[in-house]
Amino acid sequence: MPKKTLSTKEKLLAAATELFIQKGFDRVGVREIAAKAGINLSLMNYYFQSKERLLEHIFEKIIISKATHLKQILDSNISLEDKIKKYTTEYIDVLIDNPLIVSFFLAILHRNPEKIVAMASIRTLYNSEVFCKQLEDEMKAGRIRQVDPEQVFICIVSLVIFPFAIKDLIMDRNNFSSSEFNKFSQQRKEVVSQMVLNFIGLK
Amino acid sequence: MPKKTLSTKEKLLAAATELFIQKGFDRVGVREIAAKAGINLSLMNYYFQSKERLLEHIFEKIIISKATHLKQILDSNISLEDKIKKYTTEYIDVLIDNPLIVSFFLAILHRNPEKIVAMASIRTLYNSEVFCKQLEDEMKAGRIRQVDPEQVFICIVSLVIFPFAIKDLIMDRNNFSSSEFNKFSQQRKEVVSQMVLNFIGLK
DNA sequence: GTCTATACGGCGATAGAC
DNA sequence: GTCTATCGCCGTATAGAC
Repeated sequence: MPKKTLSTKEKLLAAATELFIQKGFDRVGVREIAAKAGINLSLMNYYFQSKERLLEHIFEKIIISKATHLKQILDSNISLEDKIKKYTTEYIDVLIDNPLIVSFFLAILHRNPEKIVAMASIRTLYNSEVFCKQLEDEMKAGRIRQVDPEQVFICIVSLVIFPFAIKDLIMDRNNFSSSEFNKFSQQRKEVVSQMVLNFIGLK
Repeated sequence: MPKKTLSTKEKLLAAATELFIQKGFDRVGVREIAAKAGINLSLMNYYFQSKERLLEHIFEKIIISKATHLKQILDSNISLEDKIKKYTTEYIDVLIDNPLIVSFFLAILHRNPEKIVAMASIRTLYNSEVFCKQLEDEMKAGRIRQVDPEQVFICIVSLVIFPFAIKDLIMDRNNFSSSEFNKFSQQRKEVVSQMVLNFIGLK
């Protein structure tokens, strides 16, 4: 039975999330968040201990909801080719729908690398053990080229994530509108999977 | 005839550059810079208008010196294969030697995306007209696969740059020391060029 | 437990004297 | 060009009302 009116905590989270998305972590102040949520400034420190913890809370919530699914693909029991295609495709979809994620991720990573490294949700997302083992098995069976699994994994996430980090640059260079950038991202699904599959010797 | 004693401005730049490299953009304060340079705080605002402008000044100086060389490779009159190999190799070398570049790039990108887009040095670095034209010529001549030149260029920079952005994550996952990460980056030279060359159908 | 009012210390930036 | 003094904002902490 959902409440009709948002609790103070919910209002706070909603306002902070929206502002962080709109302006980025550094460009929104705590007083601005409180004002938008229509609450007293101190309540931010009552419910969360600090602005940074508030951000982490929001970040983890978003990451966890998306990361779980992506991780399942990586750990699933499907062919390497299908896995790479599915992973890149759905990862790109996630980033198209949540432009906030990349900016958040890089901002926190830059400001406080130890924190990102320690975050459970990130460790989960970037744990590619099953995927690496699968690559090694395929190599032993001679079905793919000899490659460093870690390098391959880094290549995939680089190809998927980085274009979203430089979205503004890409849009400016090509005179893309937002929807044109999304189209460009859609086309990347094919580009990225092909590039990775070619490299390991599939297709 | 070089001066033996540094001018105030030079002391300021030297101190700021060093701190900036050591600690990253967000983690150095203006009072710390002034103290290290042995000058009064206000002189920072006298010579540069703000901390951000000071850091931009330093960033542009480093970027321009490196970007010019990378841009020359991209615009040079050598074979596509050699060009891709040389560009990725030397780009990775630049980032190994100047971790500051990626850190600053990401900091500004998050804080002020319009600024990155407006920076002349960045615009120069990311202008790939000659390279794109060369790709198109090779396609017309049937020597490489049909590909979107913009996609290829974005792939190259993603594969080269992003691993440096997530350096801490990579080091943590693999228990890399700093020198092991550099070795990993050295190996990426071959990985990245192979991956791109395979994709466009060379080699 | 929930909320208000207010204060603290640090930051980047600036006005104005010399 | 250089310095002192100070401003306004920020994130945070706390005393105390309901």
